Amino acid sequence: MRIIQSDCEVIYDGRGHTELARGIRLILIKDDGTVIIHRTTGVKPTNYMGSVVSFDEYDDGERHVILAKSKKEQLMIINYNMVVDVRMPKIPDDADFNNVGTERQQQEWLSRHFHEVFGESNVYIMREFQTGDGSCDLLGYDTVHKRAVLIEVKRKAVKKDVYQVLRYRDAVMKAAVERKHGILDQIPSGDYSLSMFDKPHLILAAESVSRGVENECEQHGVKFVCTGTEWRHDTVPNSVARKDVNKYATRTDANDLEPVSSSLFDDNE
Amino acid sequence: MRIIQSDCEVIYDGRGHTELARGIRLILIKDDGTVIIHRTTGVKPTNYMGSVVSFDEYDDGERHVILAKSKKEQLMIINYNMVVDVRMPKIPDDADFNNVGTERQQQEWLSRHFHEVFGESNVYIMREFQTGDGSCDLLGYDTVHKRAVLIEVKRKAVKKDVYQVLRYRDAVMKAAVERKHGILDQIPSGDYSLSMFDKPHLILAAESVSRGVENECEQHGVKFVCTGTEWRHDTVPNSVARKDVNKYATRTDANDLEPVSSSLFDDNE
DNA sequence: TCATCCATGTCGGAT
DNA sequence: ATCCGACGTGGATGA
Repeated sequence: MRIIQSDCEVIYDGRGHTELARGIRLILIKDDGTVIIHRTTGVKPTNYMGSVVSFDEYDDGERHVILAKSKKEQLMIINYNMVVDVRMPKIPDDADFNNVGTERQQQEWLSRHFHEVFGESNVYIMREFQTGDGSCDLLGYDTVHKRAVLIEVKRKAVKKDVYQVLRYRDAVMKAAVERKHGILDQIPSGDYSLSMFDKPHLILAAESVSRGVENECEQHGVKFVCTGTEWRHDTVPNSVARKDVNKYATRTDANDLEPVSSSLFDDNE
Repeated sequence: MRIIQSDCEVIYDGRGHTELARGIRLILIKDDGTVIIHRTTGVKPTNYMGSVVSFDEYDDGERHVILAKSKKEQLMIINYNMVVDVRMPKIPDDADFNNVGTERQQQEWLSRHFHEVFGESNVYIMREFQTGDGSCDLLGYDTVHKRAVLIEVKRKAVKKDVYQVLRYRDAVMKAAVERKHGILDQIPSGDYSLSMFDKPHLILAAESVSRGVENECEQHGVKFVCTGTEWRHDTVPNSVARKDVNKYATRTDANDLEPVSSSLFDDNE
């Protein structure tokens, strides 16, 4: 990791084009080549670039230019005064990162508490049902009316989400009309018929809701169901460890790192 | 700006809950209180927090704990070994950030090249037309059929975007049915009647398009129009300067900053 | 590679 | 304060 504090201009060109006028910023260059440029306020960097393929660095009399290129983009940092330019040792970090409270977990919890939340007459079929135009979070079956139940899960539902369900409805109804039986193949025990998609029930299930969503639901024949917050306390683990870390560094213990006074000035790799 | 390299655990709790196991990370604490924690690879931080209200910091024999709180969230950083902990002077940065190639600029360009792109019979009325359920990028008028033209602009259109137009159509048709004349108030020279929204024309205008979008458009009576890339070279400026910067620092010139050897160890504010 | 969808999304603008 | 939509969205996942 290289850390630079510099009076600089930044020009990005690629998917878009940005120019950041001269000022003092903090620049990080990570071990994998990632470049991140931060101003003094705010969570998001003004500029950044991942998947860097090559670095060019040269002095121009007045300016020290750093040019990072990826496949289709480039980031030019024109430094007028690099106040700080230090490198820290490359350190691996394969620690677990556990994230609780994702929509995925909410979805999984609902699959396990299906009757309780959606009623006795509805049975759970599967998660991530491919409609032909995106995947619907939960697919159920209304045993009374013999219809599919399409359920979109959100933590906080907004009006736009109603249309996401309508999109899934259009897709499965299209499959039903066009007799595309392939859509049934993904259902585990396949004793269902295509006709269940003729007029599917639609549900938007969320923990909380923006104003006007219930109204929007009503107007479009979508049922709104509140999931509550119980799912947050009964989640499947979600740990993710980085696997690619040892590409960039060998194992190091923090105690082996140089103390501040010398490590910060190790300007060599 | 404070920069910490530390062997630490991180626990976030708020909208979600995350736990990052022990490892060596880089921690930034910006002048506005923003906290950002980066691992050795990747563009995005593992943890972050903006709008910080208070910091708590205490030693626990073994560990040095930093606790940042915002209104509804908190971020606990448990440090086992702070290898680096330096503060850089607070520096203002009110420089312009200019972003070229935004949808906003594409929208503005289309408003200036309306006939050329959408045809002679269509006239431009306004941008950001409030439909009652979200704002439609462009509102035009078909002088032949005497209908409103609702246009959604995208750089790259995907199938979901078709439904965004349908949503605006539903909203304005609802206004027409319910005789809500208020929707006309936002039109500059208001010699239009509510009936123009009875059966509006729908257009999705984009520079490029994902596979299947034209098909989706056809099925829902939406016309797809390709905008080309010309707009990228004829844009209105989009500069944004930070206004709140001087809250956090007074003006400083890079040349006034301490050279590396001393500034990094200025551990006082 | 492309398409889709989530995100502790963040951010800016408008109501 | 909330709602709304864009973003150089990034990142993961499945086809």
